[in-house]
Amino acid sequence: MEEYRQLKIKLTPQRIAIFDFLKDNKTHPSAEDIFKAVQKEFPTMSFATVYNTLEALKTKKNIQELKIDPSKKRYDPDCSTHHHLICTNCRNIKDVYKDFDLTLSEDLTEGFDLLGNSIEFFGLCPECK
Amino acid sequence: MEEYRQLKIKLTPQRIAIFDFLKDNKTHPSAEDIFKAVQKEFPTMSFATVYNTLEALKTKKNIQELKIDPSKKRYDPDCSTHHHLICTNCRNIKDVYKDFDLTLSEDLTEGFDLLGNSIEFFGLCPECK
DNA sequence: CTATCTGCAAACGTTTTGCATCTGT
DNA sequence: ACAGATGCAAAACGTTTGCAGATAG
Repeated sequence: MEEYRQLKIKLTPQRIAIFDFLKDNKTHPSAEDIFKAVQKEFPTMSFATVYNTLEALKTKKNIQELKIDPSKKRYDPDCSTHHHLICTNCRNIKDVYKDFDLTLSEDLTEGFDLLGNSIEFFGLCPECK
Repeated sequence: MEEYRQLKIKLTPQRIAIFDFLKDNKTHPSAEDIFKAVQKEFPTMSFATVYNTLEALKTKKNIQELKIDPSKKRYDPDCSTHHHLICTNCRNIKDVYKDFDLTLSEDLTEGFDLLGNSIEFFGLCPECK
C-alpha cells in the first residue's frame, strides 16, 4: 500500500485490485488476464481502466511490457534484471535469473545510445513436449 | 531465382516480386512495408498474398519473424545467427552480428527443451537522440 | 488438369479513443 | 473544487479467413 502511494497516481479501488493481482504474480499476464481477474471483484471493470493503469505503471517503471508473445502484450511486475523463456506451444513464460555480459563495442552500436536489452529463450515446456 | 525454386512453392509473379524486395533487405520491413513496395508493381496485390507468402517463407525457414517491435511483426530475410538493436523512438532496426554465450544450466530451464534464443537491444538512434 | 494461389471483403483479437459521469485528494 | 479516473461503446489497427475465380506446374 505504501509502495502504491509512491506512484503518485490516484489510488482508486479498481487500481488497487489490479496492483494486488500483479503483486508477486509470476504468470506474465496479458491485459485480458488482468481484466478477467479484476472483473470478478468489479463487474463493471473496463479494458480502458486496465490499459490506463498499465500505462501509468509503465511510465512509473513499476512494470515491464513483454513482447515475447507475438499475439499479445504480456506484463511483468518484476522489474529486476532478468530474462524470459517461453513455450512456443502453450506460451507459458518463465523467468530466467542469470546475468549475461551483453556489452557491445562502439562499432556494433552504429551510433545508438544503448538503453537496455533483453534475451528471449524459446522452447517446449514439460507439458507440451 | 534458383534459390526460389528450391522452396518448392509455386512461383507466381507476385511472390517473385516479394522475394526480390526482401533479398538483401536490411530494413526489417513489416507486412505493410512489403505490401506497399510490391503494390507499385502489382496494383491488385492483396494483404492475403503478402501474409500467405510470408507464411510459406517462415515454414521453409527462409525468413525470420521479429517480435522486437511491439506494434507489428517485422520480417528479416537474414536467417544467419544474429541479434537486433531497435530505436525506441523511430523503430529503426539494426542487425547486431556478435555471438554471445547464452547457455542455460538445467536448473534454469525448468524442464523446457530449448529451441532457440534472441537478444534485443534498445536504444536511441543517431537521428532520434 | 488440378492443386495451389490470388484478390477481395469480411471477420477477428488486441489495443486505443472519445466522452459523459464520477471520485480521490 | 477539480484534475484525473472510470465505464461504455465505437473505432482503429494488424492479422487472418472464406471463397470464387485464376494460374503455375
